[in-house]
Amino acid sequence: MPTTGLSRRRTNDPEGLRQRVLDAAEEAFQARGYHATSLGDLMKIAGVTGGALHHHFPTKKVLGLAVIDERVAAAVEETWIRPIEQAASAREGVCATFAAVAAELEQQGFVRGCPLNNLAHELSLADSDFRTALARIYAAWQAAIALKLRSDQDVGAEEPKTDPERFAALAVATYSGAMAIAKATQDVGVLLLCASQFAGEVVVI
Amino acid sequence: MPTTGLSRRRTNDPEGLRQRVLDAAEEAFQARGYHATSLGDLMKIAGVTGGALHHHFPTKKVLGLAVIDERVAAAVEETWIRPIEQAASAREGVCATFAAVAAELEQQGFVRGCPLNNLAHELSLADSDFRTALARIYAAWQAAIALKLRSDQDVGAEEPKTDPERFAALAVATYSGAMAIAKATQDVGVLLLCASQFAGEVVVI
DNA sequence: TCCAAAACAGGTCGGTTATCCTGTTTTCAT
DNA sequence: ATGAAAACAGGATAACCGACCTGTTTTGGA
Repeated sequence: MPTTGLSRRRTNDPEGLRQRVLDAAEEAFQARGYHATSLGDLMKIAGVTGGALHHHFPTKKVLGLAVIDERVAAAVEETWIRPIEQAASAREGVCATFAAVAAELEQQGFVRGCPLNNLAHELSLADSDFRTALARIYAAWQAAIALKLRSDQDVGAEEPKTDPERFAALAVATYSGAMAIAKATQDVGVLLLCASQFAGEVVVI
Repeated sequence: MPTTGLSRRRTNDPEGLRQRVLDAAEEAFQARGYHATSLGDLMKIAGVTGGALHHHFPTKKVLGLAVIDERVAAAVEETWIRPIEQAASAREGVCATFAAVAAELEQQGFVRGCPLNNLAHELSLADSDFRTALARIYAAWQAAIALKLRSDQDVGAEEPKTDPERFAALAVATYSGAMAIAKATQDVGVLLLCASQFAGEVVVI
């Protein structure tokens, strides 16, 4: 390898560089998908060389798993799990989150879909490791909602005959599907239609 | 181009060959996804040469659009629209279809997901033509359910205050999301949990 | 029968991609 | 201070993919 005449100043920042790569990958995987994003794209976006990228993430799959474990899980945590925990009730939390996401999407004018669902559809069949990592997030999401509803029932804020697991599964499934439709139609209307489902205690659909 | 010493017997069957390619593509796009499937894969599976493939489908995108327009649309038609039309009521039709799909998946032991949702997640953001084609199918699906529910209301088989558009959106969204979760967890349980949502007229979730 | 067009064969080619490798620089424990 | 390990730079490379192209065979209408 030829010696470069003048070498650029360099400041080692392993964790910072790693996070910059994850930033770029989270964004690109969300916007274009895993397969449609090349490592060259990520190198450009993150301003990272091939050597550095390979040092932190030996393969693309390792990077993909890191995005799922560290970023997608955190996004679900922030968007759904924490709001549900802090809400007055599970029903209110679910309903408010639907509305909050719809409002955010409407103001940004473009629907990129749910990060979890996007990666789940593309990767869960292709690779067992991906599938396990993604399934774990779905499970945590549902568990948080079911837990909240059970605590509602304990304080008499929810009818005892409501099945927590069923309610949680329905909330997650409806949200995931509504986001899928919103993404394909580029219209958040379906999110608002579905949100009202969880508003009242007894609903006629 | 060198002349081959002995030429193989050939029987031109343009439509049959085209359908064989669509068969292979529909299956592979569903199992592995659009980007993860190469044209070389399809040539092997369908037993078709590059020349023939290129003759019928000049680009991969043309092939993808053909799969969406001719196969995915037909699958939704067969799995959802026709059963809904022939059902006793919209509610019964939706509920029965959930159960039928769950039963079919359970016996085949593997969840590959909904063809429409799989392709919608991978392609609707990347390309406007793909998005339009996919959105059209979602719209037709919802329209069929809403139409059925309106006819139920006309004959007094459904409460007048049920909003047909909302019911249809909810059914499609819930099914799509439930299939996404079932695919990621490889467990059809969530489908059955969600199906019961549409059974009764008044439901406590 | 004959010929133009459609159908098909089979290979080429440029571009891309993920991985890997060698060499250099920075960091840190001793 | 110093040596080893970590962090990073910058290509190299082999495989792959989609598009395309030339030539051959079949088909069907005139």
